[in-house]
Amino acid sequence: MGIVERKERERAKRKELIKKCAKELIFENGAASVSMADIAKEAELSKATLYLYFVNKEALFLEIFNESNNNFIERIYSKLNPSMSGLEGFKTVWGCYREVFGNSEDLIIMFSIWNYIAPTLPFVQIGEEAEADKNTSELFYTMITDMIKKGIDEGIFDPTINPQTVCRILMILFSSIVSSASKLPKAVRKSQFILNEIESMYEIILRGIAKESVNRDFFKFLQ
Amino acid sequence: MGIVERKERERAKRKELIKKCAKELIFENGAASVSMADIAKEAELSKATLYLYFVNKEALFLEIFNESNNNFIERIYSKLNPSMSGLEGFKTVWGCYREVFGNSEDLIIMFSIWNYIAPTLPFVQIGEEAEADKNTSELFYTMITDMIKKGIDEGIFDPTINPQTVCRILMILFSSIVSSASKLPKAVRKSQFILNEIESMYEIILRGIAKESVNRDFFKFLQ
Amino acid sequence: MGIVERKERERAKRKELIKKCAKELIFENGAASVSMADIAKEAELSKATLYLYFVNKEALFLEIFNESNNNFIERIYSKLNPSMSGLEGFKTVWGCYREVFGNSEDLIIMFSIWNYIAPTLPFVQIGEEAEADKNTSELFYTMITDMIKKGIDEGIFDPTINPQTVCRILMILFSSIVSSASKLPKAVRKSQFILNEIESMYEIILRGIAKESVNRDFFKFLQ
Amino acid sequence: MGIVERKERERAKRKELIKKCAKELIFENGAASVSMADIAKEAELSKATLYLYFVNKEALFLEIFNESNNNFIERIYSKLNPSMSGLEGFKTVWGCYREVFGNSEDLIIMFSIWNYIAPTLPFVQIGEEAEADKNTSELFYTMITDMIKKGIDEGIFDPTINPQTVCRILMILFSSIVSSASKLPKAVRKSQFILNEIESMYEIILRGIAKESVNRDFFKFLQ
DNA sequence: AATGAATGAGATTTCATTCAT
DNA sequence: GATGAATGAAATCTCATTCAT
Repeated sequence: MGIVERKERERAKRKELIKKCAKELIFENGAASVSMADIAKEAELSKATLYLYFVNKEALFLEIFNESNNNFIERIYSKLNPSMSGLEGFKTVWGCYREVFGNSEDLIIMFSIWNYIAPTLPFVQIGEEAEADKNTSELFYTMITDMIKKGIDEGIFDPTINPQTVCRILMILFSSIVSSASKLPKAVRKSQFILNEIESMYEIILRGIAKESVNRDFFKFLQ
Repeated sequence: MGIVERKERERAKRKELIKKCAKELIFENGAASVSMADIAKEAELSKATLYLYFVNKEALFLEIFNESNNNFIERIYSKLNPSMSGLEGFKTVWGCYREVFGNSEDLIIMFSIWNYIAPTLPFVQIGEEAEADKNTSELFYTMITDMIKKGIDEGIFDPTINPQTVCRILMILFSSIVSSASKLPKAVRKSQFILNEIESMYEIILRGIAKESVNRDFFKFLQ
Repeated sequence: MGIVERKERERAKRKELIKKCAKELIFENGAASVSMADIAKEAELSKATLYLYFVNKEALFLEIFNESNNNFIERIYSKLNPSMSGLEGFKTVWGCYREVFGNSEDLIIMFSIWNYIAPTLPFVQIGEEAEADKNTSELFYTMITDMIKKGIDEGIFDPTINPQTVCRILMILFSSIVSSASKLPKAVRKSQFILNEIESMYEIILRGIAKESVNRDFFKFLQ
Repeated sequence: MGIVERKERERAKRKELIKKCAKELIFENGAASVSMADIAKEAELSKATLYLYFVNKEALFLEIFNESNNNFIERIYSKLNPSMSGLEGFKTVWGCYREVFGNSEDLIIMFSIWNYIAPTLPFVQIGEEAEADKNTSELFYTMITDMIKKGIDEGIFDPTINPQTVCRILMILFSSIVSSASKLPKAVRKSQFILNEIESMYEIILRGIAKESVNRDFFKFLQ
């Protein structure tokens, strides 16, 4: 039994190694210019070996993408609490975003892959078909929309706004930021400056959707 | 003299033809999947001929990009008027955006190219080096920043906001929208729905940066 | 002794399993598109294990081929009887062919393999070297030739024909039919229609080599 | 005008060169083991160049196949004459076959390619679907069938035979012979011996389908 | 004895770019 | 000035076979 488990562990390790190397290269050079040969070299394996772990290049990239995506969403979910107010919810989401963005390259890699495997697909669908297409981030979409609705009910957000629209705007914004950041020179990607800039954006949006009567300092909570 | 000029004119015409064909293909299929062979075929020229007009593929794409970019900015400039208030300025910019987005494919082509030739470069620089890097859209940047400052002076925008930051946020937003739109199925790219969504976003941002005392309906001017 | 024998028995069983699986796959998809990986999977063994039983792919395929070939010939031999007339011999051979063709996939698998491992070798040698090369089917060759000679002696077949030539013709014909049949959609491979067609062919050949005086209905014996 | 034509001629020449080299290699080693790299090397061109003349490997091989096939059929057609008797027709076909087989490698290459690109398709369809599938050699099929019918009308062939069946038998036979011959060592492929063997086969078939009353020496015309 | 893991060698195909005419 | 033709370099993927455990 020990042997089988060890083998499995080792296999899993190899798979992780490959993904790790792929991620490094994607982070370094962008998904579009990373070849299977590059990854093999980085992992000190033969090209053929990669195909023992992933049926093709797309599968490898997709697995990386999905993992990062799920990790991010799960992290948020684990911290969200049904009893939270809409505003607390936003605060929590922001905290996660800040944390993930500051501590790993996952978000950046995610968008690099996304732009590579689906260059003609927006990460967030805008337009008539948006409602239908929730496969990518259905959970996230629902989650944010619910938070906005809650905020409206609680009298913080302007009841005339359309929660779906605002949600899409937020998602586009976040993904754009990451996308932009993923294109920055590595050295400055995670700087405090960027986080501040993102925070400013977040604040502006919140104020923009706030109910008129709500004092704008109300949204200074972000740190 | 006539001959030399005619030759030059013809040369210019050819160049335009090549760019026109390239743009059509980019709009149709996305920059990433347009090859020099495709362009040559569309223009009914040989591949080699393309290289008589552009040193390489990147030069061709870059020229298209810069032209569209400059056209857009120039259009705005030609309609802006120093005597306008900050708000009128925003209104004008929005009008141009709406017009260009609704009537030509330039913005979409621009971003398709950008994502292709500089997937690791952000369209808008965020972060410490933003100030320095104004080569891409220096004019635009200055223009918008000035408008925001004016708005602050006029008592419409919150004086605590940082005009540069807000400007970058707006630019990211606009470019993201176009970028997202450029990835939508052709049929829905320019629909009223999308324009409405963009407008909502614009309104939210404006409200977000408005001075508290300003009535939010003040920004309903957009149509 | 029991242990050694059991081991040997088990080893033989494994070998059979491998061959059985290989045959199934060959029958299903054609020898050319069956990989060692496919066979290993089908047999629920590792690829490496296959190499414990067969030095390489060719050896495995060749063993299957030879076995089927020998089985077929032995079956005929067991039913042939020295006291039979040439015609009775032909009838018997035909019966075996019909039986094997109708009841097993062996003939089809045989030719699929043959075409794969020896695409540049004829199954039946024609030409000057035919006499020399009897390794593949020496027995069969001798058997048929003898039958033809007997037929000539018995006054059924035209004495001016060359038994060797006729034998080769018959062998080519039979192998061609099987070869053709092995390329048919599985569903129709063994239909009555095909058997009828083969029978017609057999009849025509027999009539073609018959002595002039022999009534052609003499060869209607085939059913 | 001269230039355009010269270019066209040269292009055609190159295409021929490529096909010639491919054919040599196929003849030498069998279609299955000829790679695009091999052909490029033989033709002293780069691999990429091959793709300027043929969209892919299959197209190259198919063109060779079809050309040979058409040449053969056209040659026969050009020599056949509606006023010929069925027997004269057979004689003519045989003459062509003998000539082509004796003077070029085309037939052999054809079958090598056929076995490679359509290993699971019989060259001649036997069985229920035979009638339907005439795409490969419809002309040839019709031609031979007509000749047989004529022979029956003229009182040479047995009226009880089924012309379609006999035609299929003949086609299988001929293709098998070539197929077998294509697998022989190059040196002996075209020897007189083989031609004699084929001739014997032809004779036997003709006698096999002859009307009983027809003297068998009637078919000695073949030489 | 069995196997999971690894790989070398090779297959087809694409594309930006060059060059002789 | 224009181009047909050519190509080097690279990409993805496959498969029979080997080897350490």
